[in-house]
Amino acid sequence: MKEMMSYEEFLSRVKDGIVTEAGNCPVTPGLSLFQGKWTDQILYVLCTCDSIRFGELKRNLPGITNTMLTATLKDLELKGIVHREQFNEIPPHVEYSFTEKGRDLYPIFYAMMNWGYKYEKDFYGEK
Amino acid sequence: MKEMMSYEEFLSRVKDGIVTEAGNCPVTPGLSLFQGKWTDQILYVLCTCDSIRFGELKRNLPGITNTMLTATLKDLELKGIVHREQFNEIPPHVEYSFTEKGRDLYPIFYAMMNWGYKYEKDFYGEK
DNA sequence: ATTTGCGGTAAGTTTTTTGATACTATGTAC
DNA sequence: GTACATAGTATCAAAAAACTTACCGCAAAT
Repeated sequence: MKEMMSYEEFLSRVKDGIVTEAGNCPVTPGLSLFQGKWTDQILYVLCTCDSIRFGELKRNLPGITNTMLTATLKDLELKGIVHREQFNEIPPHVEYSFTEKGRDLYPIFYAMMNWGYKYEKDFYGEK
Repeated sequence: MKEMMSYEEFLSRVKDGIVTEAGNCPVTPGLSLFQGKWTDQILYVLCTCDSIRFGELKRNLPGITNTMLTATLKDLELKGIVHREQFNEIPPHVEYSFTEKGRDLYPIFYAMMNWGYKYEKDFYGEK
């Protein structure tokens, strides 16, 4: 298990442009996850439960269509963020949950939450 | 200055669905920032310097057009993330930098970096 | 006299993303 | 025999995002 770079080290090193040993940008993979109209909302709903069925997920995302939910989940599954488990009963159903890789996104959501608390008024407006 | 929720508290409370006192989702504002093809890349470049000129920003974003760079910067300025300062010399130039609200995004990038270090192989592939 | 660098804007086109609608299979309950 | 619930798929249309191209004014350098 490798030592994590401290936040202080991050702050001082980001000015020089941080790259991994392999020469990659370590921020890009995380950023690329949050593209798409529904992806982030789906990820956040998955945060709030251990596992969830297709239909329940849909009810939690007002306005989403089958097409988009299916496509986005398939994409997240491909990326290894989401685990899909199919139960071949009658009627059949499917459960979606985070993989370890998905659960490792929690610190990102936590950081976003703190930012959101500080600036929610800018976003939602004053009461 | 309000106490920040600890990460442990976040983990336990997220299962119930976290809302602010005003009844808002505190994660949505942060998430909404990372939409758009170029936004996140621009934000990350801004992390790496105190301030940067339009042209230099453009050279740091291979493939971006004037149209998109202008539009995205204007959007970020409107959201209060980016500060624009115009120098009316000849030739005139403009400098862009983070506002405090923008600098407060650093913890999000830090969290993304840690995730990226762990999973970069999945994203970039093995050497 | 033309080009260069600066930071853009305007209009129109292409590409990508998203949405609407109808449809699939299965067994159970009515 | 018809409707229901499940988790989707296929096809096409619409909307949104991104891109292309041409252009602006100004002064200095070539």
